[in-house]
Amino acid sequence: MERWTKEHEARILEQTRAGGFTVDWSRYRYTLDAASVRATREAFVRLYRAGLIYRGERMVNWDPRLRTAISDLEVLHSEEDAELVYVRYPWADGTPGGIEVATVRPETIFGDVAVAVHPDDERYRSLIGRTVRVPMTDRTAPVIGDPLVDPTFGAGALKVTPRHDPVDREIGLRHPELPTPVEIFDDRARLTGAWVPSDLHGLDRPTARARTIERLTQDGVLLRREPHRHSVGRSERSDEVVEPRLSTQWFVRMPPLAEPVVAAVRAGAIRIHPDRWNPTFFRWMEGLQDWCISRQVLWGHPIPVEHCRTCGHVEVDLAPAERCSQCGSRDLTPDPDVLDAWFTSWLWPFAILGWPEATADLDRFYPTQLLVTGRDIMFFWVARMMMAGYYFTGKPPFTDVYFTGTVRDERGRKMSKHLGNSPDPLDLIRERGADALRFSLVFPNPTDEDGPYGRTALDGGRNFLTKLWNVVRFAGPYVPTGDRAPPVPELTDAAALEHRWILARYRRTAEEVDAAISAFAPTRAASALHAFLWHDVADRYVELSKEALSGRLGEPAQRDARATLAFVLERSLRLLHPIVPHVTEELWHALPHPEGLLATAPWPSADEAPADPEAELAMEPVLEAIRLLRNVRAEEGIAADATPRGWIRPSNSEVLEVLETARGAIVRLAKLGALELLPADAAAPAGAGSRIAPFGECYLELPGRSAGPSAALVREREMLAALLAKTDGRLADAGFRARAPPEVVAEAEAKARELRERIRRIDEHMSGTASPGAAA
RNA sequence: GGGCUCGUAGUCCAGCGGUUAAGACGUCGCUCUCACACAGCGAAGAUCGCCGGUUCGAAUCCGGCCGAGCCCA
Repeated sequence: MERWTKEHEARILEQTRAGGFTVDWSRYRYTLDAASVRATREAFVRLYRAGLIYRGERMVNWDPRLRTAISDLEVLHSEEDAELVYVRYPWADGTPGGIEVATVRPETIFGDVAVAVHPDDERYRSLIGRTVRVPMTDRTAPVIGDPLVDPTFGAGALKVTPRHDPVDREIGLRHPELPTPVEIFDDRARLTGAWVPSDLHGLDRPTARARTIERLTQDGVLLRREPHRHSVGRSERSDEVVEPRLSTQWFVRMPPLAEPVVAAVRAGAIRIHPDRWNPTFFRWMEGLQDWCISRQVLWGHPIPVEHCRTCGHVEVDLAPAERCSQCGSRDLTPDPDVLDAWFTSWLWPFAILGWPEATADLDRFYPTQLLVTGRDIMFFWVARMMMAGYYFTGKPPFTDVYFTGTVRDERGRKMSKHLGNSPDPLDLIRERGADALRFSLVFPNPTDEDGPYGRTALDGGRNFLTKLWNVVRFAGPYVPTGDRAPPVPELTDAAALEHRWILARYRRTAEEVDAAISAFAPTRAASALHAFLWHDVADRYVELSKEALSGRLGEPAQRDARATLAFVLERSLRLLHPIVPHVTEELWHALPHPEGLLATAPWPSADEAPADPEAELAMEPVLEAIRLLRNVRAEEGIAADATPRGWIRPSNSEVLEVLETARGAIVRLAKLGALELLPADAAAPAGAGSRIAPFGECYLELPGRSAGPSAALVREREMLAALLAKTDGRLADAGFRARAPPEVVAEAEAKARELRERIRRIDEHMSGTASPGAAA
């Protein structure tokens, strides 16, 4: 047992280290170390003295393979196919006939003490009080009335086996006149005891069921059998069908512990994220059953109780008693059971800080802030920690809980040992790196939902990090060196829009990351950084500024580009660092940076970069023009190495001005031979491929042929026409004009105008009658 | 049996009263262009599960139905 523990401990620690978790290793703790033993014992004694722990005979979930009681939470219910067996219980006085009983568990007939019917059931009311003979036995049993019986199930009559079914137990308790039931199963759920014929002793449940059916058939009391699907409870650990069994166990009284927790969550003292789990949480908390904390297993904290063999007194104290406090006897025997492991775990948030001592750690770090854990242990652990927190310390153990979903395989199945579809994180780390693994867990699928995980996600993470690596590698030779973090660039060349634009985009990204983290939405933060670094920085900004970086545009332009690139990359690495610590740390050292580690560098404040909506807006026509010209290239099948001439006719002078400054970039990125910017009243170039955008028109020379009617243009016109019809429809609606807010109406009117204009321009092109000055 | 949650392109998922419904993966073209083919460029692909209601206006709010998942008994 020791060895097994050590091996698994080592493996978990290795996974934690390899995964790059930032952990205070000096506070490493184990649930069975001396301090945990002390805290566990203290908790038990306090609850016992407060009357919140009791020992009692209750119906518990018994795992016959592990031979221990388990808690309700450890039982997994699922629908399984079974057989409903109809059996006649003959009248004890020998009158022909009898009463028909349906059961899925004929092997428990030996434990019957009664047959119960619903007191209002017309079919059976007159039979209440008569006596039947229990099949296969010499015993008799009365027919009783009890409202717990479901008259619609089976034949409407229920066999009552109080030691082996919770409902039957309840009925038994309500009918004290019934004989005391005898147990018919041993701790392995094999038939045993005085009520079972000796030749059946020792049979397990499936065998017993088969033999019972045979015997009932021989006896002529088996009426019929029909297939029946019902819910079966299995032990989470052994997968064995749980046997309800009446036994003496230790329990914690839950309702008094739950009350302050429900109040705290309702009042917002503890917040659950995402908050859609609140209903589930409350529903469970408000219907709590007492917690069975004793286990009949080898490994665990012993129950800190001794029983006096002389007088039966129970000793419960912080230290084992020498003698019985009641009768003075020295003949004390320890309780044979151990505690449910969760009984130690639920103390964890304060036990690790030294509780029950009033330590400095406890004072400083408790309550803690955030618990991140899997939703599957919401009840086992999280809710119980809250209860223990309030009960033992009067405070919440944490102020926020973030529930992650369960990772599934790529086919959407739960990962399980049985299916063999759960990869070892160490293998994934060896294969693709710890950061690829980390990134793929937050992107693209939300961390708080059950999502598929596999090759695709992992490779996606690896690809993104490769991209990041390459961008920094590209930037390396250009960025200035230095021993401080790049400052916010002071741009000298005001006309170079791309720098202003990327800084504005950076600011938006940083704001989104901050907002996402505050909202406990790590996936949103990762998405924002992914989109920014890959598409804005790598695909657009780097391409746009290559010319300036090279120095071909002169020294001031180069300086602006270098400073901006350095700033954007350095800050982005800081924002990305919590998600992918290893790669960002490494790359950070390739950029200008202060002494020390990225891990300890301060979190960048989003507002150091200027918000610049004008730059963002102005950049749109540039990027759009490049896209449209490339689109014509691709659609018209222009050779990759061809450099056709291009024209843009902007619809107003501001756009013209912006495009003028970006002319070089457009030429390069659209691979043009030359780009001419046409005045609004110029004629459209003849025979060129064209695209109509809100900001103006783009033309591309089609070498060696004339442009046919463009399919893309036709599609575009259809789309715009449909949109215009929709918008016009809205505007024609008197209700819309009367009731919608004026700004919405104005927006719709502006949209209709713009659409009409664009359609007109498309029509001109398609009829080949584009005329100068018509756009005014 | 009860409850909760979720149904949006082939897949995963964002949006949660007024945008040409965002993105990622996959698919289809073109390209090994001096950071990156683990890539670049371009494109196609969604009547937002179904029916009804509220509203000038619904993917978004309400009700019902169907389907899936989870939790509890």
